[in-house]
Amino acid sequence: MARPISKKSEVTDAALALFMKKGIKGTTTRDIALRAGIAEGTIYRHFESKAKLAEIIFEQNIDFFWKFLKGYLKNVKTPEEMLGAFVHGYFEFSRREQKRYSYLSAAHQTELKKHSRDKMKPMQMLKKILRLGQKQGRFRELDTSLTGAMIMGTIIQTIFYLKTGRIAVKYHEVTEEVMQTCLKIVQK
Amino acid sequence: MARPISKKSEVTDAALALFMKKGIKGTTTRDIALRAGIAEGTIYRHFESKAKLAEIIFEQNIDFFWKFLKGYLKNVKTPEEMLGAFVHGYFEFSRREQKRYSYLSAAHQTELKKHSRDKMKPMQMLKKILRLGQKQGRFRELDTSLTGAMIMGTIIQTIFYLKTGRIAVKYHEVTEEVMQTCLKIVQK
Amino acid sequence: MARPISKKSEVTDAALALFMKKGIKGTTTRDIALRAGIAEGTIYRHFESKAKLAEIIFEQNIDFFWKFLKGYLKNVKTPEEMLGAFVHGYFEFSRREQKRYSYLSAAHQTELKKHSRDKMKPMQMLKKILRLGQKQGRFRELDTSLTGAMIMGTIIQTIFYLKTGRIAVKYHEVTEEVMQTCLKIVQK
Amino acid sequence: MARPISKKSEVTDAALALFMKKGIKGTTTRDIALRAGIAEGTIYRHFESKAKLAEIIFEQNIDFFWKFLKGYLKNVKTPEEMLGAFVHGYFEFSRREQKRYSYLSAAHQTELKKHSRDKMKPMQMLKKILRLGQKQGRFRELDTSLTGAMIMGTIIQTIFYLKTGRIAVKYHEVTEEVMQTCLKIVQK
DNA sequence: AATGAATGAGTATTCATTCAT
DNA sequence: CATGAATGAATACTCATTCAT
Repeated sequence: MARPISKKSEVTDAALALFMKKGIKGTTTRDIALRAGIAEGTIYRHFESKAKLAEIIFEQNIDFFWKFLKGYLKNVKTPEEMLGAFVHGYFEFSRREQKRYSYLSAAHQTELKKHSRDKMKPMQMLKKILRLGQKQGRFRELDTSLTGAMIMGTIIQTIFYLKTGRIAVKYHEVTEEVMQTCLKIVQK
Repeated sequence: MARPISKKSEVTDAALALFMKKGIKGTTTRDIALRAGIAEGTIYRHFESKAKLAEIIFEQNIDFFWKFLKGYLKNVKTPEEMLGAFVHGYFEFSRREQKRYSYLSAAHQTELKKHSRDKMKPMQMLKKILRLGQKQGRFRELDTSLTGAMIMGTIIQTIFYLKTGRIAVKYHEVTEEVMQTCLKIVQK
Repeated sequence: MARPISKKSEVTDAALALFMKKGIKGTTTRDIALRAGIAEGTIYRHFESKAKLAEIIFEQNIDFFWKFLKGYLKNVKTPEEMLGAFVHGYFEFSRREQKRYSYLSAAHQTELKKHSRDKMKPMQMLKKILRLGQKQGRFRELDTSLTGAMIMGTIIQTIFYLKTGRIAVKYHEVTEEVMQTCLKIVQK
Repeated sequence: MARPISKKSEVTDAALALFMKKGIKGTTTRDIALRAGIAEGTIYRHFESKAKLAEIIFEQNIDFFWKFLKGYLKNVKTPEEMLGAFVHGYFEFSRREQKRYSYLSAAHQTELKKHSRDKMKPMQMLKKILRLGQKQGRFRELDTSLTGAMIMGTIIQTIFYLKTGRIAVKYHEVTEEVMQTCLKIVQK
């Protein structure tokens, strides 16, 4: 591995950790510099502003998430299995990468400019699955954005309630139940 | 009734409008005073802090929302009809009271202290409907928090995508579709 | 007792209690009004400003202190006895009227305008005693302001250290010791 | 030595001058910045709060005072001479470093947190002298805190009256008189 | 006399960004 | 590339005083 020639990655590493923990607005450039072991001014050598830095980190994480999900879809064939794997992967990500997940969902909801949100790759992946299912005649013909929204909502909100401790059902049963629900949504 | 002798309502009106547009953190006390046509100090005669003001406005609006929803549930009998009316009311509120709705959902997700969130009356109303349906043997026996979360997610996320213009389906068809989905979620 | 025709005394009572506890700068007009059970504006019916109010209260308390001290001087004859009674009275006042004492000393040192300080009656009483002792040929001939300052300093500082718990000697022994010291200061 | 690269000393210089003149509470951060010719924010690069700044300045000055006093004790041997030098040094400091002195005494009495007050080095120096005198059998056996308090009171109060122009005796005679008094306090 | 809502100048503190070294 | 001291506008909040009722 090459020696770090610049301190760019120190900045993103520190910023990610802090954005995850305290949110974007809650993190100061001073925090970032301190954690990265660099001077505040150095941040501006590599990123034009804190907002831009947050955006870039968001995109890196979406990418990470996307690859994580893709791993779950590798060994499945039918659209139904794919949808199941999508749900499973989503839940697993929220559990195993808690900080990344909470950063992504918080950033997605409020902290980033609109144009970043549209890069939300998992939604695109979901739509692809839906279109495939429709093409194979196994899923209902319905606007994929609408179906996708309903599925995403079901997943995300359940995770939110799960995380805030308001659901008294075992994790695996919840996942199973959400999968069934998502299948019902798409099936004829 | 005499003319309002205090400027309390000027404060809440201005604050509501601004919180809706720019979020709570994004709104300054100076903004509020300017818009209300009063001095900054006057805010503090009526509310002990900006956070408290936001909380009070949140509760007022939740209340408003709740009454709005109740209106939709008046003339229905069966749990299935009630669930349909709930979905319908939710969508109508999001359409007719756009700013209130976006304030409520933003505040709910991120900006308010936890204890305020739990006052989210619509979720309680939904759970009531679910329990009634279960009691009458018409809905599946499943943890109401889990079912509630899935239903809320379906509704909220669809509205979110609808509002951001990403669903190319007519409003009425969307509503109808979400209703059907919610019924599927609860039915045996 | 006559009905209170105005709320002037409510104001002074409340203000005294608060100034004692939190100092003048630390007490707000709102505090005073709240405690007095009146409106903030009412204070300004009776006193032209908070500073003036503090000054008036200071004078009332000096007067109270002065009468307290006079009580101790009633039954003594010789200048030596008078000086002893003065010291004794001072210590007793600081112990029995703790809040008044701390208000008077704090106000005297820093919070009041110069011209108020000169009304410090106990110093005048002390000088009278010193002049009497000189006249009777029992005390040294020395500027009474200087002797007075030294005596007052001995008393006040000892009380200060006593109050802050830094003297590990019994109260009565301290008093006795200070009396002896004061006598040494004036004796030939 | 290189020119000062930071504005830290500008801040302390300005703050000291202002605290002396108007007290700590009476001095605003704006005043300090204005006088130092810097931005308000700059204060906070060097000091975490105004209170901390005041504390640090207090300690610097106590230190300065302490070294000043030590200079007076250099060439004396007996405890009596040391006590005399202590009094002399105290008076000289109050005369030659008027602003420092008034800041120290004001801060000591009321404006600083308790734990800062205990760093009052001169009192410790005085107690040392007293203990030495007792050890050599030349001073009375009496609690050094009590004796110290009486001596300090005698000195401080006399200076206070001297400064406010209420003593019509020449400076040197006052010093001499206070020295004699302090000796009387400690002698058997 | 009494009220109390309104004022507005003032407070300490924060923080993203700049720039001379 | 890197630094970090300096900036200055912005922040939420305070409070003695005024004045219409």
